[in-house]
Amino acid sequence: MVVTRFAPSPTGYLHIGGLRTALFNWLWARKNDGKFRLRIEDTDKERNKKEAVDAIIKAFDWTGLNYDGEIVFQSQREDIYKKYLNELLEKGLAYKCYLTKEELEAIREAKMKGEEPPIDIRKYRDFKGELDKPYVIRFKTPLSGKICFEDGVKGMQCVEANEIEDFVIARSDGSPTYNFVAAVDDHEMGMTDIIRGDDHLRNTFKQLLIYEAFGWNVPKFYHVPMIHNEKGSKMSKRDGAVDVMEYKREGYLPEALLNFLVRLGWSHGDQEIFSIEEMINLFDPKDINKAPSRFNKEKLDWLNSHYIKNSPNERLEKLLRDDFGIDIINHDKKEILIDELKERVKTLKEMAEEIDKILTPPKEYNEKAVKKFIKDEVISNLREFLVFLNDKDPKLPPEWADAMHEFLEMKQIKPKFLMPPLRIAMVGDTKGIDLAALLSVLGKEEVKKRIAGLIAKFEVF
RNA sequence: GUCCCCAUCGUCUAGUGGUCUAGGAUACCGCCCUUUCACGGCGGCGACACGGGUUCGAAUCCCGUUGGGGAUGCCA
Repeated sequence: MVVTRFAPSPTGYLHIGGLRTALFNWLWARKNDGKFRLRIEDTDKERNKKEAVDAIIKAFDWTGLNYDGEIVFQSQREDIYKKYLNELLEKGLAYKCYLTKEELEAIREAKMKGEEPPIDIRKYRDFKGELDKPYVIRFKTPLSGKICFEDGVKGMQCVEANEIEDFVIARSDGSPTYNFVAAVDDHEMGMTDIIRGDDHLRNTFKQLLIYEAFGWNVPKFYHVPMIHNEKGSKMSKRDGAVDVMEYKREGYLPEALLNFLVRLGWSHGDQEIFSIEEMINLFDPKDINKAPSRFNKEKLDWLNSHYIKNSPNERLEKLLRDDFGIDIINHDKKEILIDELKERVKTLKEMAEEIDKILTPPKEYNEKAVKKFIKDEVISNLREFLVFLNDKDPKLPPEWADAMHEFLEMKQIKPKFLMPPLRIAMVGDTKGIDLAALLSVLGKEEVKKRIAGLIAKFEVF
């Protein structure tokens, strides 16, 4: 059985790159009828934030990625780690290191400069006694030989063992560290496939040594290239929306985001649109690309508009109400309004703003539009149209269209002397949804009111 | 500094030695549709980083250069 996982550290929101990693693991597990587990890597007490776990769960809920079993918190598994830690100590595969932070800093600085470190980092590797000083536990990496593994994305990966330093597996407060607990938990939780960012590629060698020390089976690793920002480097908070929930607030549909993310580093021929089912059927981590990709908003926008167009109105109405405070559920022309708008907007937020513009009488009129279309004879046309409307009762858009054309015919005037002005009267501008639909949505009384409003403002006595 | 990874249109990508005068998508531009703005339809612009090999033949294989990215923590 395939078992995958997503293992974030609770230091903040769910990152957009993290969501793609989670998606890949989720897809692979679902495709194979396997398990997708969620594990919170909270061994660093100083950095953990209480709200972060909630934020991550909320993001999972929103995107629809469901995990199997209980969430595993590493902070609750210290006993297990202690046991394995002692085992390594007893077997002589790990040792207590009494190097101070200052000494380590000096070593690190020298290494960066390319100089010979003043102290050997392995100083206490073969030290037999006990010192009455704080210590960390380091793993004894082999002094010679190669460490290799076959990466599912990048192929055979090898490193000289002596290039991997004796890494810390327990801090001076006794708590275990990432490379150690990740290996322990991946083994204990029965991971078969680990898909993660390629910033972990180096860590894999360390984790491999832990597997080897305990004689455990090694899972299959897939290191996927990072998602870069639009400039080509690692995404950070400065790049705008990196929090997954930010996309919800901006009016993106979760399936659009997922569709966008699955195509970053993975593809299936020329196909661009993937339903969740298709993703599950077609995804295979061995097809993941080696090159990093960049986040580009235009493509996301295009996908989002595609999914908005194809969403049932009912769903859109609910999202508009729940997420954007625009409640049109009881509006008698809501179908017309949504049908018109879903064809033209990129986000739900945009849709909400457009609805608001339509339903609220214009507070001001676009200057350029007024200059171009509102002339004295136009005002008198509108006045006559108001009278003309008294004997009419148009309701649906075609009826409004008929009414306008009849008026045009009767007066023998061109559309531009009635239609653009009407639109300006309704929303203050010349852009927007189909005019007949707009009039229909507003209804005869409101239309008359807004025409009168425009006349009052611009008529010359 | 050291180690590692990567390299096709601006961006996401197809492509696994001949079917490539390199395909799709997005963005951009133009035309059509249209009272407007969008949507949609049609068309256009636009790439194999460079230099050496290997081969009858290279976007595809090898080497180097350049460029970009990552790692180098008592973070994960």
